[in-house]
Order: sequence, then C-alpha cells, then structure tokens
Amino acid sequence: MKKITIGEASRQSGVKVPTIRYYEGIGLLSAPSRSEGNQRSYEPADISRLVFIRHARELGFEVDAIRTLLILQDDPNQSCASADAIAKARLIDVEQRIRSLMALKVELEAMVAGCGHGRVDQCRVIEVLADHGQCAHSHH
Amino acid sequence: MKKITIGEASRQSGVKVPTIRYYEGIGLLSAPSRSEGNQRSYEPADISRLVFIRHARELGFEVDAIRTLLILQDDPNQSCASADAIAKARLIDVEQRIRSLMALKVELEAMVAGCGHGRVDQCRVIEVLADHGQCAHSHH
DNA sequence: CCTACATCCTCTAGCGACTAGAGGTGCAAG
DNA sequence: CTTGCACCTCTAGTCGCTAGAGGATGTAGG
Repeated sequence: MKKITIGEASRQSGVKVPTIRYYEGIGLLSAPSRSEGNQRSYEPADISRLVFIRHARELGFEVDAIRTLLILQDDPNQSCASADAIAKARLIDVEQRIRSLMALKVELEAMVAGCGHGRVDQCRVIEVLADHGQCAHSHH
Repeated sequence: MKKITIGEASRQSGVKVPTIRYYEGIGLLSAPSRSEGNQRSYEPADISRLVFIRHARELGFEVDAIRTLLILQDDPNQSCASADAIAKARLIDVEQRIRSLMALKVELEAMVAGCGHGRVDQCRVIEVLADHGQCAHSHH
C-alpha cells in the first residue's frame, strides 16, 4: 500500500498539518512510521482516528475527553458507560451555554433597540454596561 | 475619603485581585495612586469602571471591544454609533453561537439516546464520532 | 543531471484572558 | 512584638492551536 504523507492525511481528514503534528506531540495520535528521509507516513487507520478527533473537537469535546473516548474506541469490549457519561456531561454543558447565550441575546437586543443613535450619554449600550441593575436578566 | 484597597475593590466589583492587576497591565484600567507602602489605592470611579468591564466580559465582549467602549464612555459627546456597532456585531456572534450549539445539542442527544449502555462496539456515541456521515446534522 | 518549487522537518514563540506560584513587604490586631 | 493576612512583583503555566524561522526532502520539467 502507498504511503500517506502528512499533507495528504490533512486533506483526507480535514485536520491541518501543524495540528496533526501537535496531536502527535500531546499523545492523541501515536507517532507514525517514517520514510527514509524522515517524513511521516500514515496509514488509513490514522486517518480514521484524525476524523474521529476532528469530529469530537467540532462537538466541543476537550482533548482530555477525546483521549478517554479514543481509549474506549480501541477496546470495544469495555462498557460504554464512560463514553455515555462524557457525552452526557457535554450535553449538559451545551444546554447551559445555550441558556446563558439566550439570556445574553435578550440583553443585547434590548441594548441595541434602546440605542437612539444619538450621543453616548443617551446610549443604552453604554448605560446598561455601566449599571448591571438595568439588565433584562440580572442573574449572571 | 477612605482608601479602597485592591482586595476591597475586588469584593465591590466582583473582579478577582490578580485580574485587576492584569487589567492595569494591559491598560484597561489606569494605574491608581499608591499608599506609602506602595499599595494600590482605588477610588469609587475605578470600581464603576471595573463593574463596567466585568459586565462587558460577562456579555462576551473581547478586551479590545471593551477598550473602545470605555473610550466612548469617557467622552459622552461622541456619537454612539461605534458602541451600537460593537453591540450589534456581538449580537450577531451570539446568534450564530446559539445556532451551532442547538445543532450540536441535537446531535449529542441522539448520541446519548442511542447508547444502549452495553459494550463499546454497540455504542452510538463512539460510532457517531467515528463516522461523520451518521450525524443528525452533518453540515458542520 | 540540474534546477526550481512544493512539501516536509524541528524548534520556538505567540495568541487571549487570565491563573498559579514563588519569594518578599506592609499593616492591623492581640 | 509577633502573628497572620493581604499586599507587592515577577515569571511561568493554562488550552488548543497557529505562525514563523531556518533547513532538509521529494518531485517534475528542462
């Protein structure tokens, strides 16, 4: 089988070249074999792993969580309770974030709507920032 | 008037002590006067400024944006168009974030719901991560 | 075979917005 | 006077990359 260069691996996985090297450095990806000229040479399994990592990162999983998920993936006989727990924790986090962003959106909308486009001393944007008590939702 | 120590300023503003010093270092907060023993001594106006900064940070404004907002606040005769633009940009950003988090939530829910709590090789959490094509929303 | 050029290599430093720690000084109460 | 907390400066670490320097390798055309 033909050797996959790091550039090719990058194209196939969607992970940037320096990021692949970075992942190797932090131990997310095991070091591949090298060509005669010391260039990294990947195999299809490495590409799958990179796709897995990229996807998990896109879903907002932290590198440490991904490390655990990769260990689980490598040992299919294990119970998936850990994977389930990680995903659930992430879901709770995402829900929390959505809630606070929604509150924030309401507040920003009020700020923007209240701005009379006049001078700063009549501007609600500045005013609301200066005085937390004026927040639509002051519980943050 | 009595002098406000950095600890007291922290308590009143809700900004941590090292963060106050950090803000001074990056020029968000001007250096306060010092006591005989070289300790920072704040005035009520500084507390307001810190509250302003904290609130803006909680709303997700970047330090650079806050710098601009503080300049505007200091000069109430200016047009508030800049403040308005900054807030609007932030609103668009927040809306974008909410949208992607919602898509993410759907996907995580599917992952968690599909987990049969059995072994890893039947676990949808791992499976979905490994194969992007199985995403509920594959457009990320 | 030579040259040009893309791609690869390692290494270090930088980003944003803090946070942690070392090692030392100031100050107020008992 | 001593205890002990709060303050001081400075450096380095966090996270997940990204950028750049300076050099080696691989490949395609002439």
